[in-house]
Amino acid sequence: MARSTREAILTAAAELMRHRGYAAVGMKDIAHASGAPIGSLYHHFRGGKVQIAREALINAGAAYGLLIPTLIDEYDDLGQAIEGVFAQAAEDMASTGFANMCPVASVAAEVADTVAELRETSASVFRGWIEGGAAYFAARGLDGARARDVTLAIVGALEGAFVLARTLRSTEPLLAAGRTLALQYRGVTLARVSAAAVGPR
Amino acid sequence: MARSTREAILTAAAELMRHRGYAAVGMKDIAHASGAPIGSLYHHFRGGKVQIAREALINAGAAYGLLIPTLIDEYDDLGQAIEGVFAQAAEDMASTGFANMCPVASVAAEVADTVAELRETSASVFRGWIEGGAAYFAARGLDGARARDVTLAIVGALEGAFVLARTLRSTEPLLAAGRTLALQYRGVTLARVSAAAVGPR
DNA sequence: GTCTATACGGCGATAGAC
DNA sequence: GTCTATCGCCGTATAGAC
Repeated sequence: MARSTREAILTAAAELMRHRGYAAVGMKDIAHASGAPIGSLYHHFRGGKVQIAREALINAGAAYGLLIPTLIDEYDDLGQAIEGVFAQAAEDMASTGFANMCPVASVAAEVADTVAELRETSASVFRGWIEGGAAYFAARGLDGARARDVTLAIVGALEGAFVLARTLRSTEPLLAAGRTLALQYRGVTLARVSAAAVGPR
Repeated sequence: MARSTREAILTAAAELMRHRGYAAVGMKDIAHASGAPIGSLYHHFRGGKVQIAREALINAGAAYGLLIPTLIDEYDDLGQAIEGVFAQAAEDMASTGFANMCPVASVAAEVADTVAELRETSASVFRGWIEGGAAYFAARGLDGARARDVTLAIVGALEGAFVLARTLRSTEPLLAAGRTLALQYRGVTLARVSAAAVGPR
């Protein structure tokens, strides 16, 4: 439950765009889903649809950026951690009828060549994840280059597997991706650190 | 150059949708890009926009399905083959100003929850790739389960890396994904077979 | 700040002359 | 089979009463 009208609008927009992307979500859809009338959308977001999408991407990006380190915190072995993350993603997807997906990627793919401002916003969200993940893994003992590569591999494989899983309505691509990536890092130990302190910029 | 008007329409549609997805491409855009007037689109495709997208996905899917085995045919080592595929993808992307991308995924992500018929079409294209790839690797000596996992990992990682690379306008995600997946399969030898005979269903 | 009514443009699709 | 004019609808955005 969002407290303010503004927050309700952003939450509704993020949820709708996660399912349908950017172009297929209308201002009327957002108004209806948030409970606010159309006029309120433009009152709170003078920049219209682009501004709403922009802020929704930033919010969702921050939430997702924290999710992966949080999940991985539980593990001491990198291979097991990776398999755990993908298994969790598979479970979430299946339990939402394969309607769930990264809210940023579904918009990013669509606007990369059409809405410059949103492409830049998605890029900065992705950059935050990559830099945050690299810093997290470095803090847990991996060397710099490897920390960055592992992060890129996880994020990329997750995004790709989401598209396949959603389209095929099957968890197989997620589980196969997790299994495959995990194989490689099994036996790589993650150091225990007190405070991870990693978030998207 | 396409020979018939029909082919020109499908080629133009595939090219446009690869860049902008499904919703953001209009019938007028397709008409203009193909050189055919609007009426011709509906003459050749009674099912309208959905039918054009459907056939464009099938065509593009068949072409892409042949591409990866063709590239991998050159190699004897699975690790080197994977790194080669991702390096090639990175080169293509950079040389097209990061505008290039898998024409199927950009539509698939957008329509998975909105246009049932196109979701089913994308699913069958993906299924063709996965089954074709699994059969190809099996023919080159990998055991069944591994052949399927390798295929899923390659396709998933490619699709995800495409989204990141396009948004960030950088080849790094593609190169990192290729490097990471390759590490794992370095030293795995692919058998030489006379005719690969693998294509999407 | 909230909400309704409406403007204006572009969409997919069609009709029908050629 | 090709092409143009146009329909009806729904998109974003706005004006202005409350």
